[in-house]
Amino acid sequence: MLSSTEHLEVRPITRLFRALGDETRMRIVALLAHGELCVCHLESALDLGQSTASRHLGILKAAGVVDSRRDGTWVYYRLVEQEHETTAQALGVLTAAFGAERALKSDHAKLRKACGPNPCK
Amino acid sequence: MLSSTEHLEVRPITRLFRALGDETRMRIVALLAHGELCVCHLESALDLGQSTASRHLGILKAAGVVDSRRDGTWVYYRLVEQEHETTAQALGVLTAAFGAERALKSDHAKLRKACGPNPCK
DNA sequence: CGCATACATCTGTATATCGTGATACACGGG
DNA sequence: CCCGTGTATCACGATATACAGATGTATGCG
Repeated sequence: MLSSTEHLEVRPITRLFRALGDETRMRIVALLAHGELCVCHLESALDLGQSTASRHLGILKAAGVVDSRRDGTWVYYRLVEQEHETTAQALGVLTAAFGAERALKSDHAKLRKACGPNPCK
Repeated sequence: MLSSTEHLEVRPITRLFRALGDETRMRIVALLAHGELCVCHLESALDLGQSTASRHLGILKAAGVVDSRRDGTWVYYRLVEQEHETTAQALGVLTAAFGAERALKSDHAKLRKACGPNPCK
């Protein structure tokens, strides 16, 4: 094994790519590209079971792609700024592409309105 | 499920990310960022078993990340230009990052010399 | 408190993926 | 035409990941 490839730090990059190598998680990122959402938003938007949604969010969080904050009953998830340069650029490509999707943006707005006084479903 | 996320075509993007969500395959892409290499090059550079190398290359090929050409006994692999815009940008981030790695470049040159008159190991 | 809602985690099961060794195929040279 | 080398594929066991259902935890409210 040659030295460069041995020392080349591909782990953080691979970690991001592995986390996003799933359609459900990619869709989650697509929605979060427009701003934070709570779990129930994502459940209904992507037609996910509650446990499935939570698990995928846990995977994204473990990979450092998203972070969460609790607001009363709800837990909001958002994309995380990446420290690693290449990782930041790769995720930036996605957020730029998804951010330009107007249909996504309007759905995101609808979802945001669904929480608050009205419960998520 | 909302309309936008249902129709949003994340599959080609996810396919790329899944293919690269593995350290071995990410290292292969890192080496190929400097130009084509044959399987035996990659085996020795990454210390892979023959069958392991072939399988990972097959996965990358199925995902449309690499393509191959046969030259006599050897099969050379190279990165493929991506049609899909976001996919091209994401892969472009990687090739730019890996392309800037000077140690990688020198190892790549060494590998290239190893084939031809001299066998790969 | 007790209860409802939102979320996380556990459990079991099915499927996918990884690595390795054995085998099959392709090509070039004697 | 056989044989060696390089590559692909198959077969196997080990591990990882997927989803759904059940249970556990946290928060807010009457």
